[in-house]
Amino acid sequence: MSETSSASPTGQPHENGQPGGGPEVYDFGTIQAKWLPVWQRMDPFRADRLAGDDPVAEPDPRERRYLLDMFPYPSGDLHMGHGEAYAFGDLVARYWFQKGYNVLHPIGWDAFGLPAENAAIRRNAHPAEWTYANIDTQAESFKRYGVSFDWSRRLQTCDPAYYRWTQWLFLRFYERGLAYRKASLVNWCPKDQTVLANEQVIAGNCERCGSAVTKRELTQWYFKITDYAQRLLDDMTLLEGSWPERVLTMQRNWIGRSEGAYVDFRIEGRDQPVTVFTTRPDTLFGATFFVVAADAKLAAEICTPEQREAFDTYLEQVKRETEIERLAADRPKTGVFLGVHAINPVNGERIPVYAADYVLADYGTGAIMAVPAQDQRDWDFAKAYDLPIVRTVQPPADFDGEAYVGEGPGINSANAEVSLNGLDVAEAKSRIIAWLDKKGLGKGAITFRLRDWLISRQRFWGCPIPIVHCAACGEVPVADEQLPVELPDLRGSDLAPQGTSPLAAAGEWVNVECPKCGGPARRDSDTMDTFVDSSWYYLRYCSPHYTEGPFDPEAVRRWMPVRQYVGGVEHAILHLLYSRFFVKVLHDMGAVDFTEPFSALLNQGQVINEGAAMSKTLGNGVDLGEQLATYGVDAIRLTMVFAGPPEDDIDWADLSPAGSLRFVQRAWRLAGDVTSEPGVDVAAGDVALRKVTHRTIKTFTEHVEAFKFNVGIARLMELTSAIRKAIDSGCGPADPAVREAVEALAVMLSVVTPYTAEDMWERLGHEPTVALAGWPAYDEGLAAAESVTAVVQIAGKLRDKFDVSPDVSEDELRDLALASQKVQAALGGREIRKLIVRAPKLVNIVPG
RNA sequence: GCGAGAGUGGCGGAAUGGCAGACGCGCCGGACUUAGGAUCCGGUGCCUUCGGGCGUGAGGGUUCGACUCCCUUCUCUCGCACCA
Repeated sequence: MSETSSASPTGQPHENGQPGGGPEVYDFGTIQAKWLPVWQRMDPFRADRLAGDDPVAEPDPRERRYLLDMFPYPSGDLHMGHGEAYAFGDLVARYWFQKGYNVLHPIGWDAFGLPAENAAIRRNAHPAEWTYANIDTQAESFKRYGVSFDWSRRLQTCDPAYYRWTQWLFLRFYERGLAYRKASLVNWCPKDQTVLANEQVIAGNCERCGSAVTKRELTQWYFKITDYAQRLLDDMTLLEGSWPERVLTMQRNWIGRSEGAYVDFRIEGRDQPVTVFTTRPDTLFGATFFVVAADAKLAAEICTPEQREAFDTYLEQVKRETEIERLAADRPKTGVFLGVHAINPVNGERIPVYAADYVLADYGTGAIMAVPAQDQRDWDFAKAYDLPIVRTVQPPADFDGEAYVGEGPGINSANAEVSLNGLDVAEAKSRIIAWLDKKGLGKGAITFRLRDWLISRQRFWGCPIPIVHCAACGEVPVADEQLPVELPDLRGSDLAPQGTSPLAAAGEWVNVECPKCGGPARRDSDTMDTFVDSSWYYLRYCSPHYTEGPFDPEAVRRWMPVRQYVGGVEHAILHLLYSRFFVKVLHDMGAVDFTEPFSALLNQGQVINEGAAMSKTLGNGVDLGEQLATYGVDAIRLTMVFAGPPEDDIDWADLSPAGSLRFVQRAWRLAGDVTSEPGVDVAAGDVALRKVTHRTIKTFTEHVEAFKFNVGIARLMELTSAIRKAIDSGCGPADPAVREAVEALAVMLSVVTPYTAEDMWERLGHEPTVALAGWPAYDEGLAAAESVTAVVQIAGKLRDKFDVSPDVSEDELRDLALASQKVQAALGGREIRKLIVRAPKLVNIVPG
């Protein structure tokens, strides 16, 4: 990046500039080059800065606050999205520093992952080379961007010193039965040649490369997140109000709790009954056929020889379909009769059993009772295969749809022992569940959409799974003292996708003695999903150099939970759900004493350009480095933060970094105009300006607290204009109120535009760093308005306004309003029917 | 289809139920200038017969008073999507 003044629209000398703080040329390149090394020397953003060598024995006395930015993936240099996210996070962190909190604001890298492996194959190199080179680039960019990180806590998930503990945590999960292997149909990305978690399949495509995902039967490692489904759901009440509602909604939908019942159906010719799950047990009398997922084992098992050929043909057809085709809306229902019948347990009816692809093998039990009258999918299937339809819920008279899913009294629903007729849906449900339970035919049940988390990946650049497979002993965990199981030195073509992990081909690495029996054994050759690495990094930050465990329990107790988490909404279910799961497991292990990792979450919007996400194909990318070179760090940070509410997307084409640069220049020049000395008695200053200053401190603080940064900055702009006026045509540059105002402005600006603020601070005669100068206090008396504008409406329309004291009485205000010439004119002698007085702001007169 | 959110000037956006459009961009005018893509000052919702009238996607409602609350409707964005 070339930060030369020739490339930048920097200001020229301000002719009327007053002496006081050096030349009147604002050049961001010079200012950045001046302060960056000073800050690096000072290292002002260390957590526990005021603590002794042992922060537990001699603690930093200040209240602790943990601000966490989602750590970056080192895919190249920082981009515009990083610029925005870290500007918001840094604003909050710097505000906390100024307020005097002991702030933990760490940084690290989510450094395992596929892109490094692909780059290594292309360059015939080791993934670590590409990864660490990018990390160094990003670290330098972060420093130049002026982010208030505690660099002493930097971590990389690909460091053996980190992933040692990822493996250690895996073993603890394993001991608790929360990490297990099973064979099942899994999502397979044919391009990346690896399996994917359900969470990584987006609308049937690979989250990373976009390829259509297919299915494969494989034995893979899972984390038993389903054990925690209910708690993950319940604990969201703790996050209500401090997490974005849409993230909570997405997680609720993802967990997908369903209340209903399991019901057993006898299948003719089969000993064991088949259980189905239904949310509508009240409609059981309307079950007129039975459907098994075509790709479930049960379908093949119960199919009669007569139907075998038709079934095999159908199954082949289903398997050929991609996820995309499966998911297409309004696709006609297909299926095949399996030649057998099931018995409806409530009425003894023989109902035909079909295999179909609209029933999913991995949801519920992979089989359903079909109630066409009350379910549109079953209705469609019944119509296509000419199956009977029996209504068991009475639709309203005006109902003219097909399947009726609404409320209504039960009909056609009775046997010798139980009747649901006339009951509403809720009553009917509990009545039939009680009956099923009594007869041993079923029971009330809750199911979840959430599946166990598949963590195996057939990739090299990830955390090895610390398990050895022995023919005699089976799965044998690697002993804790043997950790980390380090990656071997594979590079280039060794890493090319072959459908199995590249590690499987590394003979020396993979062939080991069984830790238990000493016989020949093989290491597990898969690596863990990188989301495992990122599920606990925020804990590691609390004690990044700890060697006795993944984290020092005392450090975690002191810092956690994260007071404010900042990051993109793209992690709404993946990372955030997994991290919540991890903390609950750690809580159950007694390792932490809280149950939620992130008390508050801010999802910043995306930076887009010309109405679309930046992409190479659209050619609309905006390069952060170029923007910084043209406008400077402060102008770009200000532009990001001033653009609008943080959670909204911002379109770079709509914004004006040049305008932001103008503003920081205006503010900066004020510091050069101040002629009074530091420490001057501000109480003697111009009261009018002091009022503006104190009101601005008050409102800016409130806006920062409320994350309304754009509005807060508007107030700083107003303050800047007021100071300019005071200097040029008011109390003049020597008035103490001017110093008070500019000093407050510099400190407030330091949370957004740190370089400009630092330089202003020096020009005002202070030592660095402004970042720790302390948040300005405001005087309530000065901040309070001494007069407010009262408005007079007639029938809701504005007719007059005048200034009144904030504590004017209702009677006084009414009299003032009625005395107004304009009001009397507008009233035109009409009688007053009603008079509303809301002192001190408003009088509304309703004429007769 | 289900769920969540949003519709305000030319643009980004402000407004505890009480002055709609703060602040900024852009634009117009002025000052200073050899010059202005610098800086400073002023103006800028629409219409107007200069009295005022009309304005927050559309239509209703509650209220003395609605951008704000309620109902209906349209549009857009996001998420989920054959979940039984």
